Amino acid sequence: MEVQRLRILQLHSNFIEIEAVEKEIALAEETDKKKDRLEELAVLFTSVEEGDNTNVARKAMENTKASLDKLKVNRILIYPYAHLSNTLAKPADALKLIKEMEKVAKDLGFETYRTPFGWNKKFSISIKGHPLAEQFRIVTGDEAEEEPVSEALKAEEKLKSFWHILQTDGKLVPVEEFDFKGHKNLEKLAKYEIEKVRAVQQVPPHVKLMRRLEIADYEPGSDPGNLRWYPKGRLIKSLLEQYVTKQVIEYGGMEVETPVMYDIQHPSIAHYLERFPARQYLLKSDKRDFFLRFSACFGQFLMVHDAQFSYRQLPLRIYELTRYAFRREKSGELTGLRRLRGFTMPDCHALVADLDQAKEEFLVRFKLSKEILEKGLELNKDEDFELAIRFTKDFYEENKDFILSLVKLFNKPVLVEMWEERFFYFVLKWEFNFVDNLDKASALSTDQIDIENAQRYEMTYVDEKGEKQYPLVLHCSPSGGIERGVYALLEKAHRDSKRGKAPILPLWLSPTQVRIIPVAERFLEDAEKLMKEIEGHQIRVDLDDRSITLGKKVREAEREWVNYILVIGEKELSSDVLPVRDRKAGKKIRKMKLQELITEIKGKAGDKPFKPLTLPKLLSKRPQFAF
RNA sequence: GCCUCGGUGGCUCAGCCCGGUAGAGCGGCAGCCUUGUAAGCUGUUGGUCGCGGGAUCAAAUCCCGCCCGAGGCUCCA
Repeated sequence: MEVQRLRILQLHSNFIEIEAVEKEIALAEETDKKKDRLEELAVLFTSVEEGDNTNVARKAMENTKASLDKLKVNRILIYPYAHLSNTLAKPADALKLIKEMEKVAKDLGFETYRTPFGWNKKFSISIKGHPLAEQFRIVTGDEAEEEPVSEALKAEEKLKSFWHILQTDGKLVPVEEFDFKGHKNLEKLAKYEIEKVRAVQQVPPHVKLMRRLEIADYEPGSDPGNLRWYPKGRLIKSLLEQYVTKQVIEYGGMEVETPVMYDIQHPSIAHYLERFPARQYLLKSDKRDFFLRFSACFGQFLMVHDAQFSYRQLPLRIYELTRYAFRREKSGELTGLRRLRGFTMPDCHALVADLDQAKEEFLVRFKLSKEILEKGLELNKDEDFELAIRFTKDFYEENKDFILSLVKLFNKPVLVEMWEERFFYFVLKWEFNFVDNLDKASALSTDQIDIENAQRYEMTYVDEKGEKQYPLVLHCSPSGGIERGVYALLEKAHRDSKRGKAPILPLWLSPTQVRIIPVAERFLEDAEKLMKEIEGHQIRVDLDDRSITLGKKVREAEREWVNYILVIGEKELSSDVLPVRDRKAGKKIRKMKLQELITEIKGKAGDKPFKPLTLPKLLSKRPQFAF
């Protein structure tokens, strides 16, 4: 015999807003609270069926307790909801059981709320994106069995990953069988991705450095993960931003700017939000709810949606330096410049006609990204970063040669994650991962082939026959987050110092490239003349005019990682040879003519962007921001 | 969210276990020194000891509660 069952739809929610509109039945409860808003809770939409008894109600709450303990949720809202059943209990019985559930919930220690029974209500709800956020439970009288029919659980199945190393000869080796000799960082990346290795408890080196070098710092007056940038840090960050933008424009990116906030109700966006589990910053303006963007996708897609273009204009490349993108990561996940809630991300999309064009474009962007890391950040692929490629099994079977061509471009074995089925909106994705001093891996550059969003945003082009077609969309951040770039530079510098090398920033990013130190006050005037001359060549130079000892000035210049130090005194004024203390050359003092030094610096800086020093050039006029 | 650690002058930290009127170094400021490649000397300024409560004659120190931060875990398109 068919047993009647109590039905609960359990939704782990950011918030719910309820408004009781009008009474629907005579039995409706009185309520003094017509409107309510609750946050961070599980909402239990509950239908009581014919034949349910208090025993069922009790078991339902016990099951709920077991489920919610796993999610660490202790606040619940019991919401009588008739629409889950077509064999509803009589209102009087239902109300009785609802009240019983409420009582049991309180006994179990839940912070329990309930909406009034018998009302026509309206509500807005924001559901968390994680896999267990939505669950449907049916509780029977005798066994109280649980049948989780969660969509998300099915999704977890799809997500089953297989980890391999793909070698340059095309051989796909399971990770556990691969010999990592000579590939230590790749091993660390694999371990980090698969096992999530434990690190020693210590402050990451770059966090100390970012403060000591007056680059960036935590801002107690803001939300965690939103940093302040001191003049030197702003200079470095700004140069990186300019450089990446310049490279992307050369590649053909059309630079645009789009809003930082979007209406949560916008139909295309709402779907996209479901697919992106990161938590958002929400904000209210009048009666509408907005979220702060977590990438530049929306803005660019909405713009492209309204644009008119044909196959002749493909690939269509659109770019924004997203300042900022916001992701409300959990507080415990934030780390210095590695993981932030507000960050700067170059985001470049390319719309392409078909898979062949996608592949072609993908290779171009792969090379662009690699060049930005190698030439811009001066990272070395052989010791600083590793490639990971992720794809579905089907895509791999059909595109082996293409995937291998990426590996060959990288010319090193790469980490591969393969999925049985597609769950995300992309079929292929790669990232360059930096491995830091604590053996943590972080993605820098990335690109992916998206096969869903053209439809979702109704982005179409006109083909040769004059018919509308959906393009494929490539999503690329050619450098990764700019903050993460700075993180990588600092971690790399720290690694150098552990190996006995002087830590240093790439010359073109160094706030002070040349420091002039006069031996005594009477040489100040000549030192300033020298400074003006060097400055005229677009070189960042400053002057330590403080009345402290020479030794101390040299020490402080070295602690600031100044690239070249010039000490000026009697000897220098009577000859045209300068004693150049070169940090990169092991702090050796090199005898050079001024013109030789200028030529060397200009040569090393190459065609990178230049900005003048944004601090007083006299050290005596400079405030201290940190340490 | 969970676990761990922490919150004492601008910064880094000691003092707390074992209660008795707040310490050091760095920095800042004033002065001396005028310097030849990683810390010159002297003096001086600066602190509701995160917040609230409790027990005590007496709390930075003991007890309870809370807030904030960091790291780790979890999570991660």
